[in-house]
Amino acid sequence: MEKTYKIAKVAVSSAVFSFDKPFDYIVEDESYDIAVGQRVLVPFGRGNKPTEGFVLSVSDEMPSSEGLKKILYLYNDGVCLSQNDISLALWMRNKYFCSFFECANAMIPPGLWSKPTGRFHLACNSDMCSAQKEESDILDALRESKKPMTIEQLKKATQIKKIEWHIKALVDNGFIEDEKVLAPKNFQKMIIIVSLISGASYDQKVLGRGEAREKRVAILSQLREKGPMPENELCYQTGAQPSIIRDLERKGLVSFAEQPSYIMPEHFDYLEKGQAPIKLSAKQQNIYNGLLKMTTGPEASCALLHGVTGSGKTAVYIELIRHVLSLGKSAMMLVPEIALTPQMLREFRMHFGSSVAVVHSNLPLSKRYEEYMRIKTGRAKVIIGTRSAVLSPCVDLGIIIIDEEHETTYKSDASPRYNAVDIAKYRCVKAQCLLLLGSATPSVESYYNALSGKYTLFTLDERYNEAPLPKTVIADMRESLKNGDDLSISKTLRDELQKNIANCEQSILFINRRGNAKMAMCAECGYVPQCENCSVSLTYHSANGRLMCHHCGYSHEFITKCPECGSTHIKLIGAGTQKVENELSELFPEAKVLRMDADTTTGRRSHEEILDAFGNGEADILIGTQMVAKGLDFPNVTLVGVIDGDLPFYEGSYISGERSFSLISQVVGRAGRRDKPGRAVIQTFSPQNPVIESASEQDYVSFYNHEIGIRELVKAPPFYDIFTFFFTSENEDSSLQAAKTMAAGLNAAFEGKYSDIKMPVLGPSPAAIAKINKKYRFTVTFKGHETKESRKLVSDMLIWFSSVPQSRGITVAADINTLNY
DNA sequence: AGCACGCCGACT
DNA sequence: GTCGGCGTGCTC
Repeated sequence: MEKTYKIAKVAVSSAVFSFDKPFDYIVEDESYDIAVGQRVLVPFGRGNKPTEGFVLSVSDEMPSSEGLKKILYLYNDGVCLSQNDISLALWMRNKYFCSFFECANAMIPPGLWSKPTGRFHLACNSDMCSAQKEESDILDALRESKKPMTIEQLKKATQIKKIEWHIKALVDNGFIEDEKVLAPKNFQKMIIIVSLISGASYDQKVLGRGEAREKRVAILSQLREKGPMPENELCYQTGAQPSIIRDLERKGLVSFAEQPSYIMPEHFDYLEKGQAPIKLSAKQQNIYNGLLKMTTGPEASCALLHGVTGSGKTAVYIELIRHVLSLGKSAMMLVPEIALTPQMLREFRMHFGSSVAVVHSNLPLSKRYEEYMRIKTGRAKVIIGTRSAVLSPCVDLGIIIIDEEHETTYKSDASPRYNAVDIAKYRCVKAQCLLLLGSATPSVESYYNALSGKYTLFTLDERYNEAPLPKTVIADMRESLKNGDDLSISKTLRDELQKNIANCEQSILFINRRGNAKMAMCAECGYVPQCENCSVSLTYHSANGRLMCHHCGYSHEFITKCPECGSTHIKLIGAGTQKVENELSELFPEAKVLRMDADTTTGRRSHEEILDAFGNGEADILIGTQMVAKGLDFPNVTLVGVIDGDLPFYEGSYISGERSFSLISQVVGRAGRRDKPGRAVIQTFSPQNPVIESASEQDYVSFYNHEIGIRELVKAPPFYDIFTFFFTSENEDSSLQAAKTMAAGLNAAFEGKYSDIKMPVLGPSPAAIAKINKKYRFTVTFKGHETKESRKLVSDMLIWFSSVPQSRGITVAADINTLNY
């Protein structure tokens, strides 16, 4: 009878977009339980390099397997893709111009792939080898080392050139073997579950006497009351040592069982649970009711909750999630950055106990694995996390909430270049559930969608505690300049600070990151030290006293002499926190000042410690960057100052007005919570700028009305999508030539097959940062509408480009509405 | 993207 | 005569 084979189609990690397709492999007998979505290791390419892959499909028995390779290894650790994950990854691949593997790999916890070590050892018949000198030299080297060796080690030991060829011959003849040992990483911690053995009879003697007796009784009654529980939890609850529990096991009163740690909830489950529902205000209740109707609809829907800071959006989120959980479904809640999570997490755990899972990239690998498993197995039903959490394998989704929806951190700037908001929409459509976007300063696109009826708009326009919005003054810095005043702190702000100090109230001064960066500059000739690898100025870090590059690891000791003109007059420039701090100490020598920026975090006190200290009233004034703008709530802060209201955020990008508005109005909103009215001072050189003006009044609608006109004028979202091709190479000219080739190709496509979506091609132009890590970066862009056809165009262009000679040695990527380049 | 194969120039 | 340079085409 003829032998038959199963064939698996595999998406491999080494494929790039232009040749990404399923590759066929033979499934060997020992892998016969292989399933779609599983992770495998396959030989790939001429060198048969062991390569990671995902199984896309498994065929029925096939009579022939001509020319196919065999699967090397099947990962059987429970981390795999579901059919839905595969569909999502295919959709992402199509939308974000990256390989299937890149998308799929972003859905599983990192660090789980392990490959053969690439080492060789002697086979049992190696003595029988009677080959040429080089090959016996290799065998001798292996005999001597007694351990498997890598190609590099063997090359060093034997000094043979072209050793790869000899090793291949030895492997082919079976005299040496490549080490097949895979060390599958196992993050699965096991915990001991203690159970009471029912009906176990014992006499009182077994319990002993004294303190030990109390502990034993406590253990047994705890188990009787709550059922089986983890050993560490039992110790925690009873104060007993593990040895006492082991002793009870020996005596046959309790039994032990092992379980993966993700199966049992952590102990906070026993501490915090069943927090009563939050009593919503009338306004909140109204919105909650409206949203509730949307969650129960048979169709997917999207709502935008526009609520000013402090209006109590979180309470609405929590109650919606409570409702979704009561239907037996799970909920997802995205936050813009990890720093925000601890406070919110505490609140969510109070309400939802151990069904909360946290997902973000700063967790230890073992923790990420554990949370993944808890989500995948349906044990965790409330998923809170940053961007990547939207790819979690949640079961039976009932709602996705995206808090601070306008934040740019939801867009990935590395492949896969996904936007968590897009993914959330996809998932909500599939699950037929509600997507809730929340923000105090919605993105222009979302608000446009809300006004045009695509989203349902809800507005929470007053603060929960009825605190009035701060009274804002715009300080015209041109006046100070005219008066020859070169201080960063204007007279207006000075006076307000004075008042606050006199009244023992606290103040926050906001400086944006760019203003915070301190560059070294020669006072004689204006020379500024640049990074060797990137086209950026080095910034001074007080923590180590060095000049550092933020894009690569490069750093240089502080220069004391200008390499251009030889002057020793080097000064630090930038209206940075340092400068403001110095000015403050001169103006208000008695005031205590705390500083929070990237510099101080490497020092002794963490962000949280600084914030706690400020919250405890340890300082009068807090100076900081963006970080101070986020989610802080200090009742005694009655004054906020924006030092440099001008410096544009995301300069040159269509998003810059939106970012400025968002940050300034957020900072202004920090002032005057609770019973004390607040004031805000915004310092600017362009007081008539509509963004500044609307931000100072925290008037989102007027900002929007102005900004939407600009977007239409400059052909930016939501009216047009911006398509960008990126080219990077170590060689500046070949990078530019590649970009030129693409621009020409695009023009040709617009003349031919794609003439009906013809648009002007812009570029090539150097990227905003023209060089990063010794690589020169160019872009080519065009504006259009993201449709099936335009995506096909981009895809066609990428595939075509990979075949032209100009693409050699060039890395090319494409993105739509990119935010950082 | 890697990586082996191949067809040319400077050397023991 | 060979080593090793990198251009070129393929990857189940």
